[in-house]
Amino acid sequence: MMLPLNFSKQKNPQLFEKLTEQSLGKLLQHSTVHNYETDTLLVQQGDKPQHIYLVIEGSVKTFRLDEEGHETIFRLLQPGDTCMDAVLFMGGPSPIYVQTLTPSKILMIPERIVKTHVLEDGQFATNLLQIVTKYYKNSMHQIDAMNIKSPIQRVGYYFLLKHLDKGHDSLEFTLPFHKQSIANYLGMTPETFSRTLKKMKELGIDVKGDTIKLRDTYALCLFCDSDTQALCPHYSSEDCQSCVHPQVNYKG
Amino acid sequence: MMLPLNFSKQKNPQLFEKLTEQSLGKLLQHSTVHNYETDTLLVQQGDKPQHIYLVIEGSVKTFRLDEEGHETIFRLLQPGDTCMDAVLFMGGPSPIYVQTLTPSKILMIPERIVKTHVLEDGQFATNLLQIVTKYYKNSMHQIDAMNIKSPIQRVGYYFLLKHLDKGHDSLEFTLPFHKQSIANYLGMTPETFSRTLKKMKELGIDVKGDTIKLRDTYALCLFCDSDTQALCPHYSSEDCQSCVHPQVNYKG
DNA sequence: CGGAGGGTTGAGATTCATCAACGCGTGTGG
DNA sequence: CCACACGCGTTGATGAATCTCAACCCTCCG
Repeated sequence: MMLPLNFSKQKNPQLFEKLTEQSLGKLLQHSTVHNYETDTLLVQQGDKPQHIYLVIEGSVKTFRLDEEGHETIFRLLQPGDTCMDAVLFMGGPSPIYVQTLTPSKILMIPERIVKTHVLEDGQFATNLLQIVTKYYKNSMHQIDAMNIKSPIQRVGYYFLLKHLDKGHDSLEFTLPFHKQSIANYLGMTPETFSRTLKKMKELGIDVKGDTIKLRDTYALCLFCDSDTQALCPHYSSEDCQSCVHPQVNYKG
Repeated sequence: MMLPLNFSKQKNPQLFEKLTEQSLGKLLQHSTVHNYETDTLLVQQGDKPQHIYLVIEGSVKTFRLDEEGHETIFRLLQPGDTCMDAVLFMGGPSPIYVQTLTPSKILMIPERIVKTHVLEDGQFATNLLQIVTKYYKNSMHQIDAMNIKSPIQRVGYYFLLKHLDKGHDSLEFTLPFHKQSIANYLGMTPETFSRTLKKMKELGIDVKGDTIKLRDTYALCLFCDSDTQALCPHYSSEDCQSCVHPQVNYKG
C-alpha cells in the first residue's frame, strides 16, 4: 500500500534514512497505518513482539509496571520516533508496555519484514544499529542520572537536550508531554518535579505552565557534559564558562 | 593474523555466532590481542571509539564518572563478553570509560573493519543488533530496579540471573566480581549491599564470602518477573508459587 | 455551576548515603 | 617468623533527601 508519510515539519524518520526507494518500498509494502485513541495499549509486557511502531501523529510512551502497579517510563515518543525496534531483536517476550498518550496515528511494520530486510539491506541494518545504540546511550544517561545526579541536574539535562533539539538560538521551548510523564521519565515524583521547577527559576530558567523561557543562551550551560558538548555551538569557544572550565558545573 | 581463540569453557562469543569461516577470518584479519594489567584504562569518556573489545581472559568494567569522581558502573564483563560495540554506532565520542578489573587478555577489532563488515554480512549485523539490544534490555532492568525496587529486590534479581546462568540445578554459585563493583553496578553503596546480604539469609539465601548457597531451587522465585519466567524450568509448571501466582512476589 | 484531572504546596516518615571505626586476611619486608 | 600495612568487607550512628500522604488550587468541559 502507498503511505501518506509526510513528515514535513520534522526530520525524516531515522529508520528510513538513506534507504533506496526500492528498499523503502519493500519495507512499507506490508505495513499498515492505524489511528488509536488516548491510552490505547499497543503492546503488553510479556507479549510476543510483532511490529515496529512509527508514530506519525500524536504521542506514545514505553514503560514497565511492577507488581504494585508503579510504572517506569523509558521513552516518550513524538512524531517521527519509533519503538519496539530494539525489542524485536531481544528474542523473547516484550519487556515493556507501549501505550498512546494522546490520539495517535501509527505506522506498523511487521516483525518478519524487518528481520529479513536487515539481512538484505546493510544500510537498513546500520540505521537500526544507530537507533538502538541511541536508545542505549540514552538509557545510560538515565542510569547515570538516577545514581548520582540531583533532581535539578536531571531536569536541567533534560531541558538542555530539548533546548539543543529545538535549535540553540531559541530562548523558549515547551514541554511536549504532561509533567507527570516527564517526572516519571526523569525518575522522580510529580511533586519533586514541581518543586525542582521552582528552584530552576533562581538559575534563570523561568517556567510558566509548560513553557520554558531562558534568561540567555548560557542558562543551561551548567548542565553540559562531555556528551552534549559536541552539540553545543559554544563548545571550544571561550564564551561558555562551563565548557572551558568543566569543574565549575553545578553540583546540586 | 591467526588467533588463539579457545573459549572452550564458556560458550562462543555471541559476536561470532553463526558466522562463516570466511566472514570470521575477514573480521579477525586486522584484529590484535593484548595483555593488560589491573586497572588499565582502555577507553576514556570523550575518546573517539576505535575498537570493539572482546575479553578473552580477566574482567573489565564500563562506567561513567561525574564531576565529583563518583562512578556509575554499567557493565561488568567476563571472558566472552564484548564492549564498545554499541558505542561504535552511537556516532560521537565515547560516553563511557573502559577499564580492566584484573589482569586481562583482550582482543581488539578495529572500528572500520566492524562498520564495513556490517554492510557486507547480514548475519554479523544481526549478531550486533542482538548484542546491543541485550545491553539495552539490561539497562532497562537497571533503570526499573533503581526507580522502584528495594535493594533486596535488586540483589535478588541479580542473584536469580546468575543462578539461571549457571544452570538451574546447581544450588551454589560465586560472585564473579568484587562486592564493591557489584554494589555499584546495582546502584547502591558497599555498605547497603553488605546489609542487604544479611537480610537475604532470612530468605534462605546464605552468603559466605563470595559464595552463595541456596536453601532450595525455589529460594529465588521471589524475584522472578515476566522477563525471567521464560528462562526458568519451573515456569508454567505448578511447582513455582511465584510463577503461578505472580502477586505473591516479594514486595520488599 | 460543578466535577474531574493535572498541578502545586505542605508536613511527616522512611530510607539510603555518609562518615567513622573495626575486623580480617594477605602479602611484604625486616 | 613475626610485625605491619593495606585492601576489602562489615558494623554502627547520624543526617539529608526524597517519597508518601493529604489538602488545595486551577483550568477545562460537560
